[in-house]
Amino acid sequence: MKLSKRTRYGFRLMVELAKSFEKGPLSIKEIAARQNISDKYLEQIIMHLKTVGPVTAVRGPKGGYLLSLPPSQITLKSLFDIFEGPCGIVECVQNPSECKRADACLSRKLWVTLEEKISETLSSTTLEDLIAGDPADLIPLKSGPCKNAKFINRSRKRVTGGESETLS
Amino acid sequence: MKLSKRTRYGFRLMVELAKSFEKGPLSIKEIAARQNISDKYLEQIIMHLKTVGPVTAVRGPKGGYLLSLPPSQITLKSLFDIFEGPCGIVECVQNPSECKRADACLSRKLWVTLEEKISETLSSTTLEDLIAGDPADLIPLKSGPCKNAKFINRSRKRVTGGESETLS
DNA sequence: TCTATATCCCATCGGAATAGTAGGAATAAA
DNA sequence: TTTATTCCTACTATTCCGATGGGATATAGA
Repeated sequence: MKLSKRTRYGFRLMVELAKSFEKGPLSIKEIAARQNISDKYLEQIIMHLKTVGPVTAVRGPKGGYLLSLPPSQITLKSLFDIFEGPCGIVECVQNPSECKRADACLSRKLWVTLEEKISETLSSTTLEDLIAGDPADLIPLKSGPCKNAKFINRSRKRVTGGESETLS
Repeated sequence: MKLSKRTRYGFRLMVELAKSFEKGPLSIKEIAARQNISDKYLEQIIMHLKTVGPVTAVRGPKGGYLLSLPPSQITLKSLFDIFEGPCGIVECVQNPSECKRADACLSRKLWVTLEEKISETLSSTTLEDLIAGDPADLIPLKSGPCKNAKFINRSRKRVTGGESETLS
C-alpha cells in the first residue's frame, strides 16, 4: 500500500499551481524545473488533470497550466481519487464473490475503518490548507534508513562464474 | 494505494488461526478450503509469517500452523508491516534527495498525517479485537460498481483487419 | 518399517502497472 | 514566420503480483 510516484508528483505539481494561482499560466518546463521532475512524465500527469477537470491549459508561447478553481475549493480527496482511483484501499469488496463467508468479513471491517480514516483526512483539507502551512515547520519522519524487505526473496542465485565442483 | 491480495489473504489467514487458537494446528489445505484461497499461494504467505515470527509450524501428518502468541498480543500493525512492509505509505522520504525544496515538503506533511492515522488504528487493535466482533454486523460498503479507471489509457488500438483506405 | 500426510523450498510464468522516453502535430504570441 | 508551448501517440525496460509445479524432508499412525 504505497503511494505511487505519480501521486506524489501530482500533489507537488498541484501545490505549485496553487502557489501561482491568479499569476498567469505556468509551463511544464517551469514546474518540472522547480520540482525537479522529468518534464515528459509530468506532462502525462498534468494532461490527465486537464482532461479530468481541476487544471486548465493555455496553448502557445507564454502558455501553460492553471487551476480551474481557487485552491480553497479543491479538496485533497478529489485529487487523491484522480491519482489513485476512487475505489479506496480495497477494490470493490462489497460484492460477495470472494467473501462468501462471514469470517472473511471480519478483516473487511478493518479495511473499512482504515478507509474512513483516510477519507476523512483528505476530504477535510483543501489545497489552500496545504500551501498555507509554514514551509519551515516540516514534520520530521522517523530517521534512519528503512529498507523495505521483499516479501519473498526472488533474487537470482549468484552464479559466480568459474566454480567447478566435480573436477579438481 | 491499494491493498494487495497478499495482505487481504494474510489477514484472513491470521483470523482463521486466531479462531482456532489452542485447538491444535491448522493445515494449509484446511485454511485454503475455509477461506477459498489457492493453497499454493497461501503457502508462500504463511511460510513468510513463520520465518518472521507470528506463526509456528508443526510438520508431518496432523501438522499445520498455529499462532506463536495469543491473539490478544498480536497487533494488526505488526501484521500489516509484515505484509506491506514497515516503511508506510511513502518510501523513506526522510532523506532529502528528491525533496530539496521546501515546496515539495508541503505535500509531504499530508503523507505524514495520513501515515499517522493509519498507524494509530492498526496499533490500537489486536487480532483478538478483530475476531471478537460479531460476524453479523458487517459494515456495508458503498454499493454499486466501482470501476477504477486507468490513469492513462494504453489500450491497444483495435486493428480491425481488412481496412483499405487508399483503394476503392 | 512402511505409508500417507504434512511442511519445506526451489523454480517458473503470464500479465499488469510503473516510471519513464521519443517524436512529431497543432496552436498561438511575438 | 519563427518560436514556445501544449497536445497526442507510441514505445520500452523493469518490477511486482498472483499464482503454479515439482520434489525433498519430516513424522504420526498402521
